[in-house]
Amino acid sequence: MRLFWERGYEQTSISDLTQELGISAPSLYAAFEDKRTLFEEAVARYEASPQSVTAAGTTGMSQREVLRVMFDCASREYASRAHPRGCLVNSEPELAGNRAQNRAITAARLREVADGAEEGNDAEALAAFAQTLLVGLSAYARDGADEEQLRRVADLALRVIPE
Amino acid sequence: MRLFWERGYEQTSISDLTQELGISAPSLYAAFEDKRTLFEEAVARYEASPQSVTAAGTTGMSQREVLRVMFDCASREYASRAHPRGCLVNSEPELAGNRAQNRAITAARLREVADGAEEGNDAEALAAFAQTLLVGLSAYARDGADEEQLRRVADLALRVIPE
DNA sequence: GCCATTCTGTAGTGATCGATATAGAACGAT
DNA sequence: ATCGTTCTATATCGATCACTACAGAATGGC
Repeated sequence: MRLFWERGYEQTSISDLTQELGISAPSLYAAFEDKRTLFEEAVARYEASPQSVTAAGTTGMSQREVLRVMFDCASREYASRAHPRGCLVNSEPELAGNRAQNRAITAARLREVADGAEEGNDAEALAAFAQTLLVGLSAYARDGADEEQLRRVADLALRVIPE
Repeated sequence: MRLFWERGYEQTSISDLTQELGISAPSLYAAFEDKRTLFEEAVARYEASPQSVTAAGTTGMSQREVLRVMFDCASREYASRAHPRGCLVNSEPELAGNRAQNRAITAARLREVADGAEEGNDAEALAAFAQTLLVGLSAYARDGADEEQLRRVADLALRVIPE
């Protein structure tokens, strides 16, 4: 997971993986069907990890607070030196499906919120904006931006929901 | 340029290039030093093309109008079917330097504007936000989003400068 | 102790990568 | 017509890619 996260699917070779894991290629192929399957399992593991930025655990919050929590989490995690920079899912070109799903989840979350309150913002559009910004933040972090720099962008982005 | 734009540097092979150009490998190497140099020339050509989104030609505009012009241009160009989706510079991981330069140019442009008017927004932060959004929009377009979808995100993003 | 099973690493598969040595074709000048 | 230059393509380089056949080591049951 860490190697795919760091270098992406195409730039991570079987040789890289076996060397890092300290095993030989046949052992790796005994445990995983092929490179693609291994990658998919790594992505699944990533998405289940706390490093993954989601709208989870935002019950009872306003739309603005949901975005704030997500952007906060992204600013902290994407620049963290405890693991590779940025987001695995938001960096890998082939994971468009995962990104679409995340967008849908965020939209559902924002729609829920709007139901109980005064609302005013199109949940789909807001989710698309949030997802777009997360992808941008992920790339910014990979370019070397630190948590402070990410947070400045996130703070500005929060202005799309006034108050 | 088109192939690098479409697939990125690593995913574009010399074989892809010679096949597309209808020439042989030695002919290509006679014209360009190596793959890396050819790529750099392609990037330079891209950055000089009208498809490249910049703050150029925005004299006399307010900060908000500068962003609006850039986001408008991105929404139109990134989803255009006349060429590959997204932005070459904002898609290629190794072009962080170019992105930093674009950010600096935008910041300078926004600072200029603020000088002559009431201002109120940190030009650096605003430029970082704009650049982050452009990278996100580029990825969104590559994921299949059409001009309309990009424009919805761009319209929302413009709210960071009220009025 | 002995055999069968399971695991491991060595070595190598064909394919493709970026890059090139070399030989022949095309062309202009004399 | 002949030569010298310039261009082209064929064929190949060593390296690396994802992947695997196979042989030997380790392990557990009897």
